[in-house]
Amino acid sequence: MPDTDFFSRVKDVVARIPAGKVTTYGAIAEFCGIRSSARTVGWVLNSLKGSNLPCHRVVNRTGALTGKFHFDDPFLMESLLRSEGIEFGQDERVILERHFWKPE
DNA sequence: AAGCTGACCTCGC
DNA sequence: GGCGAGGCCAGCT
Repeated sequence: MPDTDFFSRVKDVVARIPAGKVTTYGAIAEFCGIRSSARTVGWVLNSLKGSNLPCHRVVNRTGALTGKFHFDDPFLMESLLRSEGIEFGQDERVILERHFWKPE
């Protein structure tokens, strides 16, 4: 069964995220042409659960790991990000100014 | 078919 | 930066 165009684009973007960098749902949504519906990106990631894509490198606009509870273990996401050299603030938020990556 | 839900974003206070 | 309200697309009941 073929993937939808939207599904394919999001998948491609997530696969492109380099280690030590993070992107936001909004950036992905904008790159896919659906800036108004970043929620759909979250839905795609839910489908991506089980794939080999680094969905842990996707955070929300404030840098909070909103999707960590959707992983097998809530600590896994933060652990992986820290392992890749990503720094966190005091409120468990990623420092987007240093690690933000936008698809080209 | 209609309505609710969701790993969100933007706007205003 | 935080809180509340509105809006978006797709999937599920």
